[in-house]
Amino acid sequence: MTGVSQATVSLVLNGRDDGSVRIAPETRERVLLAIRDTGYVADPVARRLAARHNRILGVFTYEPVFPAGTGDFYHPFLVGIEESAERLGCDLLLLTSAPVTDGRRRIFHDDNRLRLADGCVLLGRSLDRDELGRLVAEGHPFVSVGRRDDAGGPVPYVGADYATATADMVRRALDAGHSRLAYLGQGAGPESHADRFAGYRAALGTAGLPARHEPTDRSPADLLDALLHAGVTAVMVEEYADGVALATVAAERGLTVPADLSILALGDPTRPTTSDLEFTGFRIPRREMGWQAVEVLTGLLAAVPGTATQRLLPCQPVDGVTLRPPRH
Amino acid sequence: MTGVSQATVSLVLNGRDDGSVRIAPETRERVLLAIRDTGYVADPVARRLAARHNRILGVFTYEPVFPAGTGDFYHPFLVGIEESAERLGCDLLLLTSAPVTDGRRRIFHDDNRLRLADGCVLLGRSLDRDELGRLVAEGHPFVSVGRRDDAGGPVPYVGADYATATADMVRRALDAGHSRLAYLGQGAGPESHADRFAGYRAALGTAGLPARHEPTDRSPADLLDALLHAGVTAVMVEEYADGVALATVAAERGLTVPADLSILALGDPTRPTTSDLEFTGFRIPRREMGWQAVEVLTGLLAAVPGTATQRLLPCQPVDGVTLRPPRH
DNA sequence: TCAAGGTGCTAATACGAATTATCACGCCGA
DNA sequence: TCGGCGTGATAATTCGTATTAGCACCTTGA
Repeated sequence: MTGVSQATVSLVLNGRDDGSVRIAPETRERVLLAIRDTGYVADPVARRLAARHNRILGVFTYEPVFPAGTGDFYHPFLVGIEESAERLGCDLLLLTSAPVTDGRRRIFHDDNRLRLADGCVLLGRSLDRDELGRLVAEGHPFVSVGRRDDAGGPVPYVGADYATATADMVRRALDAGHSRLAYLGQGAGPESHADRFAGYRAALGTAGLPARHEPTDRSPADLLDALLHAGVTAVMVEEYADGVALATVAAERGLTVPADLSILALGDPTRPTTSDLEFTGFRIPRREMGWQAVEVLTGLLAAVPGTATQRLLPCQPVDGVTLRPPRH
Repeated sequence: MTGVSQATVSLVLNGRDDGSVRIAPETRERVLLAIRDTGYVADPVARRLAARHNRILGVFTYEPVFPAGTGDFYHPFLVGIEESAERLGCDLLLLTSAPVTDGRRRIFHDDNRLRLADGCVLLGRSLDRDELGRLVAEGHPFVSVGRRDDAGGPVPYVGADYATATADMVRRALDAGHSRLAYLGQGAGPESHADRFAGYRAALGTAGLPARHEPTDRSPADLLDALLHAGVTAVMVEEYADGVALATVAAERGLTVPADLSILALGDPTRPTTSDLEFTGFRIPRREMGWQAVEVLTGLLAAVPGTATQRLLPCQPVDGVTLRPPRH
C-alpha cells in the first residue's frame, strides 16, 4: 500500500526513533495512515517469537474465571486486574484452556500456552507448589495474588496481611474483655490460613493467653458444645461460612450472638452464604490486590529497579455487630 | 542426540502416522526416549506461529468485562463463554484495551487489537451498526450474542427467541382471562426490544385484540394512572426494573399485584434491582447463549459445513406470582 | 537388468515480526 | 572530480515449529 518494506513498518509500529534508525516523518505518517485504514495489528505470536513482548498478560486461575456462584470471592480480584490492565493498555488472556487433571487445573501440560503472554497473574486459594517451583526455576515472569512461601526461590506476590489483621482482631477481642478465645479453622495448609493462625498465636502469646484451636471437621452443633464447655466467649473464624453456621446453631439453641458468643470473621466469604448478621472482622483488599498484582507484573517485565515484588496489603477492619464484651 | 532431523522430531511429537508420512517404530521410540530424557517441550509460541492460528477467542463487550455491580446481567453469558472455550481448548482474550469514545466502547480505533484473536465474540445490548457492518465487510470472523439485523450481510448470532417467548406470555395472559393488555417499554431500537414487541403484536393480532403500547418516558405514577384509566389489567414489561417500579407504585397506592394488576417480565433484570415479588415471565438462556456463541464462532473458524450461524434459543418460562385472572 | 512401487527420512520453506548490516542517494568541501 | 558524510530505507537473517516435496534405498516382478 505505501510502497515501503516490512522492516519499515515494523520500525514505525514500534516508534523506533533512536539514533541507530531513522524514518522520515513523511514516511512515518504514510505508514501510520495505512495502519489506521486497515486496522493492522502486529501478530502477538510472531512478536513473541521474535523475542519481544506483546502487551498481553495471562491470567491463570485455579478456579473458573467467571464462577457461577453468587457472592463470588474471586470477582473483585479480577475487577482490579481488569482495571489495571486497561489503564496500562494491556489485554488479558484468560488461560481457560488449561486442562483439569486430578481435580485441579494444571499450568504445565503438553500444550501449555503460558508463554504466549508476556507474563502471568496467578489466582487461587492454593497454588500447586511444584508448578510454582517450576515457574520460578524456568524464570517465567509471574505474580501470585496471595502470599506464597518460597518455592525454590522467592515468589513474587501481592498478598493480604492476614497475620496483622488477625492479630488486630485478637486485640479487639481482648480490649472488649474477652480472655477465652478460640480459632476456628485449619490454621495450616494454604499460606492464607497459616498466616491468620500465626497472627492469632502471636497476639495471644503477647497477652500471655493460651491459643485455643478448633478444627473444622465437626458439626456446628458439636463445635458449639465444645466451645461453650471450654468457656470460650469469642471465636475467630477462618472461613466466613463456618461463622454463619456457628451463629445459626447458636440461635437454634436460644443463644444470642454476640451477647452469648462473639464471632469475628477473618476475611470475606469464600463460599456463597447468606446471613442477617453483619460480622465484625476484616475485609480483604481484593480489588487493590488485583490492581497491584498487575503493577508488580509489569514492573517485573520492564525490570523496573525500585519495584517491590513481594507486597502485603493491609486488610480493612469491619465493625459489624458480632463483637461485644462477654457476660461479666 | 538421536541423529534425526528436526522435522522427524516434529512428526514424532505430533504423533503423525497417517498415510502421507511414516516413521519407523524403532526411530519413533528412540526420539520419544530422548524427549523423555531431556524434558523437551515444544515452544508454544513457535507452534502457533506455524499453525497460523491462535486458538484465542476475543471477547469484546460494550460494558466492563468484570462489572462491579451485583446481580450482573452479563455475567451468565461470560460463564457460558468460558465453559465452552475451556471445553474446546481455547483461550479467551479480553479486549479491555478498547477505549471509550462518545460514551461507548469502540471496536475500531487507532490501536485496535481485534486481530490478535482468531475470532471474536461480541456482547452488549446494542452493538454499533456501523462497526457491525465493517466487521462483516472486512470478513472478520465473529459472532454476536443476541440477534442482530443484517448489516450489509448476514450477522452470525446466537440470540434469545424473544418474539416467541413474548407471544407465549401474551397467550398466558389471555388464557387467564385478560383482554386489556399493555406493553411497557421501547418496543423498538435494539433488536431485543423490537423482537419482544413484534411477538406481543403478533399474538394480540391473532387474538383480534388491540396492542396497546406504553412508552417509558413517564414516571411510574403517571404510567400507573394511564394504565388504570385505560382499564388495562395485565402489563408486559420489557425492562424488569420498570416492572419493579410499577409494582412499587401500585403498592403505595394500596393496590395489589397481581390481584389488581398482573405484571409479566419479559426477561431477566438488566439493572440491579431488588424486589420481594417473583415475577411471572421468562428467563433468557444466557449461559447457553454464551456456550453456543463460542460453538458458532469455532464453527466459522473451522468452516464446518453444517453449522448454523444464526441461532435463536428458546426462553424459559417462569411461573412466578404476578399473573392472576383479572377481577370479576 | 530394469522399471515400478513402497518405505523412511530430510531439506527446504512458511509463519510474521524484530533486528542489523548494508546500500543508494544527495550534498558539501577540497 | 572525487571522497566523505549524513539520511533514509531495505535485504537478509533470526526466532522454533509444521509441513511438504522429494531423495535414497530396498523389494518385487517380468
